[in-house]
Amino acid sequence: MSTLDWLPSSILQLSTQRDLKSGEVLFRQGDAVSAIFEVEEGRIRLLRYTIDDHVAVLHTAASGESFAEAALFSDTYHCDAVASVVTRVRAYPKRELLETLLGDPKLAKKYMSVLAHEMQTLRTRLEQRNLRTARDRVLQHLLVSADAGSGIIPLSGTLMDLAGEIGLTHEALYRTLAALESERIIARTKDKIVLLRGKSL
Amino acid sequence: MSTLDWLPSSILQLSTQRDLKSGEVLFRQGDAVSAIFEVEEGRIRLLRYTIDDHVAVLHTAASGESFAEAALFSDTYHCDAVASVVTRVRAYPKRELLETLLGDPKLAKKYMSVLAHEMQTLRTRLEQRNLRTARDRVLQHLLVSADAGSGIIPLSGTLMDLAGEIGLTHEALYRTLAALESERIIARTKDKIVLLRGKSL
DNA sequence: CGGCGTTTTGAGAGAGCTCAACATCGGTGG
DNA sequence: CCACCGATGTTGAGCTCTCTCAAAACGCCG
Repeated sequence: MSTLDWLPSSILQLSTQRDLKSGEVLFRQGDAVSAIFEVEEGRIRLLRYTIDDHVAVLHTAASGESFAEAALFSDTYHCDAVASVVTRVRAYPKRELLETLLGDPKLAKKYMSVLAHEMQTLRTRLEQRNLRTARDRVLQHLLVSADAGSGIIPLSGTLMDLAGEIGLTHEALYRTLAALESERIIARTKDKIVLLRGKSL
Repeated sequence: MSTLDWLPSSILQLSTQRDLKSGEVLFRQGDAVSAIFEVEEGRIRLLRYTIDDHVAVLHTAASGESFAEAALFSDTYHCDAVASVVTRVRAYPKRELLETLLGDPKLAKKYMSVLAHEMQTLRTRLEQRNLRTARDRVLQHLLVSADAGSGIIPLSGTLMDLAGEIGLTHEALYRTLAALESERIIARTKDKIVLLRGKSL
């Protein structure tokens, strides 16, 4: 369900929940790091105040995503974390988590693996953004996400969410999917997309 | 100089160089993982063959970047690695590297820290791509990259490289920088850009 | 049944991409 | 020392594509 649920129960039991209203601040740049977090429900934005008090959004963490991992290795947070909607987060205490991770090589390896895979995913998504046209981006996403055997891409959220993930407006995504369907390159059902084979894209 | 140069000399000494011609393959999907790599000079593309033998570029690693970190935790490579120009890579043997990292909690912590920071950077770059206009993207990059005190952004590579990093054509970047300069929002020299303060962007 | 979010299609406009020409700079070899 | 050459830097003009704004059908849930 989440990126940290493989942690030993000793740590899971030390984690706590916190509810935030829309606009409420979870931590501020410069605060001492007490915990790292995971979004259970809602959305957290990481903001940095730059020269002349301009605000830059560094990251938006959605449900199921952990964030502020780098804070595990820092004394203070380097950005603000603000809920942009009603949000529930789970907090994992820094000191205990770090001790647990470093005290057990198996866990250390697991965490490195999780981080490395997340990096891989991010790099792939970034590379995807280099594709200019909606068609290329959608196809790239479908090709990479498709089950190798069946060509099925299950739809976890809504198409609007998917549009955001791949950096398109929902209108552009709908239009592109409609075009691909009419060209018999994909088939669609309510909860999945199927890549049809034997097509020269 | 690189992302892995903090490793103990015992590992650095076990690393080897390999030169590749343009188009030469470093490893293939399914190969047993023997090492992870760092680009010393050139460019490596990570490719995956998807349904119907379509090629998807998962990542492009440039000089100074390490790649295939996730392979440390896998038995086989999950994509192909191909040099897209004449390239020199440094290979770090998997087994020894993993043993060293897991055998010393300090090193484990360091590596986790490196991975977490890389994630942070990637997330920020991804968020940056959500900005539509060239102006917003350039300003976001400058604001985040600027030294907090002086507002100076040193230019490490060429402007063409920078254009690629932030997802613009070099023409669009040149035009945007010229506009920002004529508006007295930035000042430029050969090797740096300075953000001028007191401007409402 | 009513309301809200998702899905869908339409039309227009803006912004970056593409192609093109040219300037600039550093290195190379005659 | 200078001509040449490739890569970087710069500017111009047209075109294509997505974004934006709008409207409407659809489906789910209370």
